[in-house]
Amino acid sequence: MPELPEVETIRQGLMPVLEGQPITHVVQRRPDLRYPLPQRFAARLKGRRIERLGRRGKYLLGFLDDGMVLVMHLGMSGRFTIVKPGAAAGLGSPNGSGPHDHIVFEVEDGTRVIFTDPRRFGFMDLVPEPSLETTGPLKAMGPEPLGNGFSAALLSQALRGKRAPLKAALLDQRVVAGLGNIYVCEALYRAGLSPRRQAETLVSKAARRQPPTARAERLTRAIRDVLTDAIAAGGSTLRDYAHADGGLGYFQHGFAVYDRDGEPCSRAGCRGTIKRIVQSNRSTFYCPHCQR
DNA sequence: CAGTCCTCCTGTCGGC
DNA sequence: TGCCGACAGGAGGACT
Repeated sequence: MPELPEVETIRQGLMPVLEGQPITHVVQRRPDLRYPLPQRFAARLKGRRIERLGRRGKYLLGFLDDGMVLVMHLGMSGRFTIVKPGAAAGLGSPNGSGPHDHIVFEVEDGTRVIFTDPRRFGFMDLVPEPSLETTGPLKAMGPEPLGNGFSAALLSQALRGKRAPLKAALLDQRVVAGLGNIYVCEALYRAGLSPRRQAETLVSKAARRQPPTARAERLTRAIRDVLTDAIAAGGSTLRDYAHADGGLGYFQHGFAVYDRDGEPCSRAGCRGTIKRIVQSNRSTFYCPHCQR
């Protein structure tokens, strides 16, 4: 589920709770999520401090004070809930014992962070910091779209020679990190590019050293903008995280095309209708009229 | 090799 | 109301 903006919002919400305090207690309710959890997972976390909570693509990274990194991925349905010490415990309030509450972290001041994941596509791992970027899931991951390293030139390089539809190419985390089904649809809409277009058609044929095409520039900007806007919207939901059930990460704001099959295109002057198609077995929403 | 399909798992929703 | 199929924000492995 959560794509880059949701994971970033979750990071910002968890940061003040988890950073700096020793982890006093970890409950692990099952041996595996999507993959087996590391051996002695709970014991290895107990007593450690998360010095910094980072993010890479859709991964949350807890940099521990012993040189290890707690790598967390939320899959489709993973979420975190913060329960402050002394929070009213009552019927229906989260206490970490729900059927899909798989991991509970407790820190020194008594705050608990509950990881819930009904579908169990999420996972956690402990890896040594020096090998974080050279092994495992981060090894081949593409550039951070909001970082300095992301540019039309870099995107063009990643798309060069790709015959797959643009939609499929952008879902590939090796091309650019953090995009998922929703934000790929939204970015393509903003860029006015069809999800069905072959990825390599954004790249100038004349080999290398060519300036990026206008399409590649547009897409680069659209990706940055849509993610930035979503993070800003998510940040505004953060103020709610501490009350109610403390759930983080499931904000949804107005998408222009996602899940809007049959609705009129909202682009000024466009008379098109949003259409749903299936690509690589997943829904794509776009306006066939203004996305070319 | 690249591209596409399938699968893991559970919950929810719409149609009949 | 109840049952059943379709679908869900991810990603890796199998297949072509």
